[in-house]
Amino acid sequence: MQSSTTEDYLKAIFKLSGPLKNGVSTNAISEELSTKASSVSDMVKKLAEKELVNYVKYQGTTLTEEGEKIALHVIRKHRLWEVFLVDKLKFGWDEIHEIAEQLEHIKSPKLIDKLDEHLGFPKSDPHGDLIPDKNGNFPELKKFKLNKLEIGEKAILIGVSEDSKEFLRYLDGINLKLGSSIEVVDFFSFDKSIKVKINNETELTFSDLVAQNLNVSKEK
Amino acid sequence: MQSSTTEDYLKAIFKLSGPLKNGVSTNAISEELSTKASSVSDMVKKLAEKELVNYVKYQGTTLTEEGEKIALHVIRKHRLWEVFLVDKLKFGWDEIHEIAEQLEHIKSPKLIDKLDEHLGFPKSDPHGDLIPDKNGNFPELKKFKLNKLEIGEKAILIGVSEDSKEFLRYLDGINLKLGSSIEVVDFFSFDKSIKVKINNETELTFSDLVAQNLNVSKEK
DNA sequence: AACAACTTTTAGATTACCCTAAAAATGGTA
DNA sequence: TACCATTTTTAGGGTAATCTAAAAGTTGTT
Repeated sequence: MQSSTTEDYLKAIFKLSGPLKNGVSTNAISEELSTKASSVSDMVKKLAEKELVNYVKYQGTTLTEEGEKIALHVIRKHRLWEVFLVDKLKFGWDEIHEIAEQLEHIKSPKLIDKLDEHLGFPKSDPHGDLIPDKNGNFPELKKFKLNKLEIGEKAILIGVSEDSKEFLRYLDGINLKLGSSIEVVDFFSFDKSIKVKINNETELTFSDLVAQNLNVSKEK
Repeated sequence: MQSSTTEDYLKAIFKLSGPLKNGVSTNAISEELSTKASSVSDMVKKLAEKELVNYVKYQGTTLTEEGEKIALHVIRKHRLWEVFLVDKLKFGWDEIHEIAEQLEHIKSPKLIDKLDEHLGFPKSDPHGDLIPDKNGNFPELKKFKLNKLEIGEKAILIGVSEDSKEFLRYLDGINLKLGSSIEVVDFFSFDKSIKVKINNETELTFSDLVAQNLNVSKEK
């Protein structure tokens, strides 16, 4: 059985390697986990011994099949607990991350299946991210960054890439929720900021950074 | 913030010191936690430095007020999670202990209050043990060991003292559940075994050891 | 191709917890 | 009261994960 630390490393590497499974640098991992690069060097060496990652000195780290399986399982647990916290315990979606960060390490396969059932087999978490199934497969769905849309296009908010408290509070402040509609009204190329209309009512302008972190879907 | 290990030690000491707050021996703790006495010696010394226990070499350990507060809080969390596992996730009461053992260490005061509310502010856990409130106080209730009843008396099962899987499976096997009625039919002083009638139907005989571990209440 | 800037690894410690083996204290009994 | 069995503590290590500081490797720029 893995330690929580091992699970955290695998999850971080999964997240950082992205859909193309790029090799991940030591520094990137250390930043993601708020540790020092030297600690990461040590640790990935140990993970490599356990055959959870492929590691070549100075050349980055990728997950092995086994490592990815574990990472996806941890992500599944994290996202199911987030659904529980919001749907059942009525937490705001800006408060759940740290708690799910702990709950995801609870060891009991039966627990997570029963939780899944109790929640009605949800497909996505409160941030709109898809929940891997038992075997580590994602259901598919075309997801765009808001800044990839054209002027005049309309979409629905299905999630965010950044989940700092700050950012989520900002979204709350402008009353932007999951399922809100967003129409691209104008685009200013000098700073890549983008003018939008929310729920057919409020017009406002997002910086490129904000637009990059809003995940939308063109179809409901 | 306490480590899980610290919380486990405080919980063990609380359990072992009993209602009279007796000093607890190093050996007793080591047995309860499945560690060696030498580890316990080390650890209680550290807990004493943090003023969570009173420890005098060779003379046993008791909880300080602060230590007891933490222990009661952990017990509260453990028991609330047990209610969740049985009521909401439909676990059998013989499978929940190990899972609750992990869940009790999740850190988030808000979580446990919301869970309490979600569960409808239960007074006792699935073993019939009372759940301390936020401030660490127990609601009161007269609870007896089954072997303290007289012939002819009738009572209701409200909990068990022993929660090994084995014991709980045995109870399942004879269809004895929380809330079942138990009538004392006869008592055999030569081995202290006790003949009972369960739910006004089945008659069977309990050894003294079993009877000692069944907690009953005379009133519903 | 050489160097500066950056990244990564190694070396050596630290912390929290656990262990075994041996020494010290306690307490019941002859 | 003196001894023996038992309990408890100390001494000396071990492991997993972390850190700082220094050495080694890589890369972009000229």
